[in-house]
Parts: sequence; structure tokens; C-alpha cells
Amino acid sequence: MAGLRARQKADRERRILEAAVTTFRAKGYRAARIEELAHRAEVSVGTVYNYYQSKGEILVAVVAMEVEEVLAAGAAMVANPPEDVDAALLDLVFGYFDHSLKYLSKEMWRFAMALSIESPQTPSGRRYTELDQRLADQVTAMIAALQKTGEVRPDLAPGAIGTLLFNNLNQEFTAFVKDEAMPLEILHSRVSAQTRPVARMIATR
Amino acid sequence: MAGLRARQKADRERRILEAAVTTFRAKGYRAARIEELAHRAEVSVGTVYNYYQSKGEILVAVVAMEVEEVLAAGAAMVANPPEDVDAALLDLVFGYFDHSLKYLSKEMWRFAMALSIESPQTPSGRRYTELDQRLADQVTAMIAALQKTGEVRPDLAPGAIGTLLFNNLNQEFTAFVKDEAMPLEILHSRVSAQTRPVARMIATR
DNA sequence: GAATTAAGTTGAAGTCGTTCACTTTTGTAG
DNA sequence: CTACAAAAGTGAACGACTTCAACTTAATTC
Repeated sequence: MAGLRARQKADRERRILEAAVTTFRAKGYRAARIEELAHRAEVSVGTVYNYYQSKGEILVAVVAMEVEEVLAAGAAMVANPPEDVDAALLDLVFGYFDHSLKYLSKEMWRFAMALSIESPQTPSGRRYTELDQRLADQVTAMIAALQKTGEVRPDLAPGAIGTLLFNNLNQEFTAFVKDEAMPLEILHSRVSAQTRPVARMIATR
Repeated sequence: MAGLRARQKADRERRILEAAVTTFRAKGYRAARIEELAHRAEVSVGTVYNYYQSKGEILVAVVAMEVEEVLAAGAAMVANPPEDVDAALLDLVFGYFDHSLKYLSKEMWRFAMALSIESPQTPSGRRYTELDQRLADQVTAMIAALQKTGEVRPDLAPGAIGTLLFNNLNQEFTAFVKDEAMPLEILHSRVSAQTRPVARMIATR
């Protein structure tokens, strides 16, 4: 028997997260009121805080869903990388970018990023940073994979180049979410311009 | 005649900024109460808001002092760059890093960064982003200068490489301020590891 | 199945950044 | 010197996240 209490608990948590996504998207993260969100989930304000430590933690839970999906897609690509160094790196990265607005608005990304910088020691801050790290590791893994197939010069440390490229794409993604007017294409072209020269230089000719 | 009103105004603004730096450093930015800061500056809470639009704006005013100094030092270096590509880039960047804790604590950096991401359209957010851009431009200027002296391959776009390197150092600096325990040396060595391979590849041999 | 304990819910109160209607001070004109 | 206008200062009130002491409800024991 699942237990009434356990079922109620799971149901409430789900309702709260659903209500949060709905409210955040409808009103924006900042303008979303915990009270409204609680009402929509049919619980009290206190109960929301029983399930999530803060408004930010609810947000990071949504970010985590997003990033987990993207990581899974990326892992498939690393397991079977395109031949071109250029294409391999950019396909991977554009995969991140193109999925990024599936559940989250730019505003939601901004607040999640800000939270992770502002409060790096909170559970939500840590969690965000950890997701970032896993993305960085995946870029490094891609470079290592390309070294295995002989596409990338074997004398380079994949960690250094991977981190460099990830840091760059992360910063450009930050610029992207900071500017509501910037379309994905501009992000693509900027990151291409910065990634391609490196791809060319690290490739075996 | 300077005018009593103008003098009092300038004096109050100075007192508020001074009180802010003192209070932020003593208690930390988050724990600093506007009320305490106002009391220390011998004005009312309302007057603080008469001079600065928000708590964050006071913080960014301090950041700006810091960055302006660093930019000036960097400009001197770009005007007369070291011969080595390696040394030129790392000296410039380490100059940024080593000055970064002169007026600001790591916590203050974190809140300033968070603010600029969270609220990119506010005056303070814009101001921070603009300072960042000027730093990025300076890295690009250094690469352009090294192309002029023939140290860097002339076929590369200095903007793309400069932005890439700046994005990397900025992200690593963010990681540095997120971790209270990380010493400057680790930041140096991480950025060296990521910058050196690129420096080697873009240098004329 | 009544009593007891443990787990979870509730919303009013607390905190702190920010605003605004009112007061005070400075500058100016008659 | 008085009266008026403009500028600046003030702090109580407000809004929104978060906490917590009191209350319900589920589980367990006898």
C-alpha cells in the first residue's frame, strides 16, 4: 500500500511545481506571487515552503528538468560524434541553445543564473552550478571523443579547451538571456564566430 | 560661490557612498541594512533613495570605481605590450584579478554580477554590463596590438579571439567569487591553463 | 476503536527594501 | 526683511518573501 500520506505528498509536490511553471510563464518569475501559486496548487503559502525552501528553489527545479533533457541529447551526440570538429562542437552547443526556451523564459533563466551566483552555498545555488559543470564536462568529453577518432590533435588537454569553449558559450548564452530582443540566430552566429577558429586550430589537418 | 545646497548635496552623496562601503565590508552586502547605512551617513532612509535608486545601485557605484582603475592600468599595458603573446595576455588579465578585491569582497562581486543578470535593463544593470564590455574590448585591443607588432597571426579576427578569452576569464572569475575558499593562485593557474594553449596557437612561431 | 504520537498544513506576523505625502531648508524676488 | 517657490529630507506605510506557533490529519499502539 502506497500510504495515503505518501500519495498526498507526491500529489501536492506535483501540483505545486505545475502551478509554478504555469504562474512563472504567465506572469513572469518576479511578478509571480507565492500566494497566487499556492492558490493555484490548492495549498497554503506555508505548505509551498514545506516542499521548497524558497521561490528560487522552485525555479531551479524547473531549470533542472530542462538541463537534464539537454544533457541526454548531448550524450547521444558524444557517443557518436560528427566527423567534422567544427560540426561536432557546434551541433552539440546549438542543441543546448535550441532547447533552452522549451520550459523556461529568458527571464526565468536570468533569475536562475543570478541565484546561483548570488547564493552559491544554498542547495539551489549548488544544484545550478552542478548542472553547469555537467554541461562543461560534456563539451570536454566531446573533444576527448574527437581525439579518439583522430579528428583533434592528441597533444592538447581536452579539459582546458573544453572548459574554455564552455565558458565562452555560457557567457554568450548569458548575454542572450539578458537581451530580450536577441534572437537565437544571433547567438548561433556569435558562438560560431568564436568557436570555429578554435575548432580549426585544434583539428588535425 | 559653490552654493550651500550644492555643497551639502555633494557632501551627502559622498557620506552615503562611504557609509555604504564601510557597512558592506563590515556586515556583508546582504546583511547590510539601508537603515544602518543611512544612520552612519547621518541621513534618513528616504534620502539614501534620493541619491541612489536602489541598494544595488550603490553597490554598482563601488564596482565602477574598481573597474575604472583596472581599465586604466590595462590601457597602459595595451599601449606598450610585452613581446610574448602569453605574457601579454596573462599580465593583462592577472592585473584585473589582482585588483579585484581592493574595494570589493567576493560577496559584493556576487551581488553585483547577479544584479546585472537579473535586471539587465535597470541603470545599474546596464552600467555593470557596459563595464564588462569595456574590459572585453581591452582584451581584443591587446590582441590587435600584438598583431600590429607581428606577434599574433594576422589572419585571425581579434574580436572573436578577444571575446573568447574574455568570456573565459570572466566565467572563471565568477567561479572564483562563488567560492569563498578559492585563493587567487588557483584562479591564476586555471586561467593560465586555458589561455596558454590559445596563446601558443595564435602566435606567429 | 479510542488514545497517542508523528507528520503535515495553515495563515498571521516578521523582515527589509522601497515609496510617497508631508515637512523643512535653501534660494530668490519684491 | 518678508513672502514665495523650488529643492531636498523625512519616516511611517507598503508589498512580498519567509518563518513559526498553533492546529489538523494520518499512522500506530494497546
